[in-house]
Amino acid sequence: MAKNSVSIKDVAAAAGVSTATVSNVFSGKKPVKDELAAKVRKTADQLGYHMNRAASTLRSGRNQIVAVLVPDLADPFFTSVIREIESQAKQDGFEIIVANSDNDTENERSRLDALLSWKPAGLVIIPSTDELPTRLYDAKSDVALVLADRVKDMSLADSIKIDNAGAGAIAAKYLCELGHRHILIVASDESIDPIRERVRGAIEQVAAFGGTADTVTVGNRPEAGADILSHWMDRNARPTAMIALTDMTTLSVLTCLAERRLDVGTDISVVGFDDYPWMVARRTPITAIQQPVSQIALSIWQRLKLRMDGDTSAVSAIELQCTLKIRDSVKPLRSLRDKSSPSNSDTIPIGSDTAEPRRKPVH
Amino acid sequence: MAKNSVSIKDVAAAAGVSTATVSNVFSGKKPVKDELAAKVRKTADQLGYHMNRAASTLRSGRNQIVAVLVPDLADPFFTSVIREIESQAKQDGFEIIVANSDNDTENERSRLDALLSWKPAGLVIIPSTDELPTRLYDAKSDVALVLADRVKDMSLADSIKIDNAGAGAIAAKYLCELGHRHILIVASDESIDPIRERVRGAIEQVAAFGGTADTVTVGNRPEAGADILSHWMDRNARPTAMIALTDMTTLSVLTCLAERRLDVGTDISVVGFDDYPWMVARRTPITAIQQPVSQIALSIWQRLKLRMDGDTSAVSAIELQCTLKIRDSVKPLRSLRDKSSPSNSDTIPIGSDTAEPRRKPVH
DNA sequence: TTGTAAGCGTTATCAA
DNA sequence: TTGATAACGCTTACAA
Repeated sequence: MAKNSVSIKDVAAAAGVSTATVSNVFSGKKPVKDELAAKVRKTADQLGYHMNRAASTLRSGRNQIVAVLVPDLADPFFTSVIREIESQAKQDGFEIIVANSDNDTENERSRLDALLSWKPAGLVIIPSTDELPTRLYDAKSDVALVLADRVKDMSLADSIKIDNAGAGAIAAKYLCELGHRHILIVASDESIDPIRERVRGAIEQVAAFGGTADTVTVGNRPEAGADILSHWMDRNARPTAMIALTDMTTLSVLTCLAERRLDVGTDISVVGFDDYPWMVARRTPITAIQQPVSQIALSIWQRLKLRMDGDTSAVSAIELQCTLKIRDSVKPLRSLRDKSSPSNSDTIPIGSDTAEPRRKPVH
Repeated sequence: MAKNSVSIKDVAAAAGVSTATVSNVFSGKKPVKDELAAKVRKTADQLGYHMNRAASTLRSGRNQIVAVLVPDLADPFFTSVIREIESQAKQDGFEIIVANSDNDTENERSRLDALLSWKPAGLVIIPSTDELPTRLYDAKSDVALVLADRVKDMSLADSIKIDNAGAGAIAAKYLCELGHRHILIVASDESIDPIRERVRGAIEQVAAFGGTADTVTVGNRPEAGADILSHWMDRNARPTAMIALTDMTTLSVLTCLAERRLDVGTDISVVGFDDYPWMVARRTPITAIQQPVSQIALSIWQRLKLRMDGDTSAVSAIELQCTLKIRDSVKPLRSLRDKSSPSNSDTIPIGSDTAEPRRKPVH
């Protein structure tokens, strides 16, 4: 039905004005007399005119588009960040285009290339690993760039991240203050700097209390993670508490514990990561380290906007603090059903290795 | 550092060929002799050439971009569909741009306008309500269009949806066969046709077994939904089973039950919707109606691709079947801790209204 | 305040 | 198989 495409020319002709005037009416860059503007708008409406952004972009060299590249679209943390960015962007008249690197460097490189060919005004990248594609360094001069979350080298571009060590520490401190001294730290992938930092923060805090912290790395897939964790538990004495350092590892922990019929809060204390409805949709709601998601997205957008508006000040690195949302999955040590005497082997037999010589009973 | 932008012209000059040849090398539309092509590619690489898609789009009138509009980026069902579409699209050299209508018709209209101005080759819409923006009807002739999930009017464009009535029925049947006759159906929003269908499918099935099914509508926010549901439970006798017809309502149900200290599988049977790791990360993994997400995404993409390739055959409506993933949250009626005698008021007192006159005790 | 006209980087149409 | 050249629809000097 609709004519294949109504151009600015058609509108100009129909309204009896020049194309420049039509352009100015819509862009608002040059003033146009009110009645003329009204007339233009009206005829544009009648003709069903819609701007061709390709042409606009080509001519002006700029684009109301912001590209976002994340490591995993299945991870609700990233999608919640996207969601918030999208809502900010909308308010400022930007469109966002999303791509998924699937936690793969090669993928990341190719997706980035594709994204960049749109000549977006801005680029938000949550890197999949510590190293960034070299292509980024070339592109840097053309695009406003903000790095988020998994940032190691903070010198390339503005970055927004959380205080990862602090995030780990806050959970560990809370547990230690409640008497826990034997804590298992469950990480997703220690090749990622922020995760290493979270682990470090937690371990240091536990050490400061004179406790011991072990670490298990379980990846990003809850089912697989639960197996790995379970395997670890088969051959180690049960800790009194676990800290999951990622939303996905929280699910690994919970799945593992459920499989082993260990009751969260009763048999073992758990601190999770992030904030999702499923953490509350259970008998014992999960105490968790919460990232300030909205604030992260907001900071990303503000920085990006600044750069897109031409700000050329020195690169900034914003670090946001996490908080601990206390719910019900952590209990003071004394109240645990099983006080976790060092030699306790639970319902699961300890492996053939010697019985944990590394633990110094502090409590 | 990087030159502001290397164009096809620069490459042509440096390689000693015409711009047309360079274009053909990259587009592959016209044959180019191998050595020439190699030379062009090499110099392009050296110069750091990357195609300007705006120019390409403008000239060719077509765009390797597919826009996806979903009702809620916070809902993992939609993001998982996006994720799968994205991975399909990538393989075929398409970029995906995502927008979020936030379950709001007005929003949907404006996001659609914005999306359309990119002149995407294809458009995937998961409508937020039963009615589609009129703009869509204008655009229809320009863009390959596929509607998914929440589709009522199947005549406008190709559509992919699940057999919603069947989805409701499969869960109800399973429960009834295990002896349940007093079932609560928890829906998100009955103004959405597919949800109505699911409800209908479930109710009819329960009726066929001579049972009674009540329905509660709890919206999309788990916390709010839990409250609404709890309020309902305050003034009605406890059903022996619940069916949640949405991923989010599953969380509402679980949250409500947890708050009321009702044990899933022991005090009450539950059938959830969709398939997410948190359904398994609990002592009693949730039996759930599963949508064939990958298949949905695949069908969407295949249809879209066909249309983008110029297929003009009649509009098709694909309906996919759900399956029931049996886990542990449903128990045969006899094994329930409390057989749910009609007058049972649980730990929560019944409201001041008369005690449910509408229930006919069947079992 | 409005109009004229020259490109933006590609692709498509010709001709060679 | 390759090259010259004219669009594509818009923005933006510059002129009026």
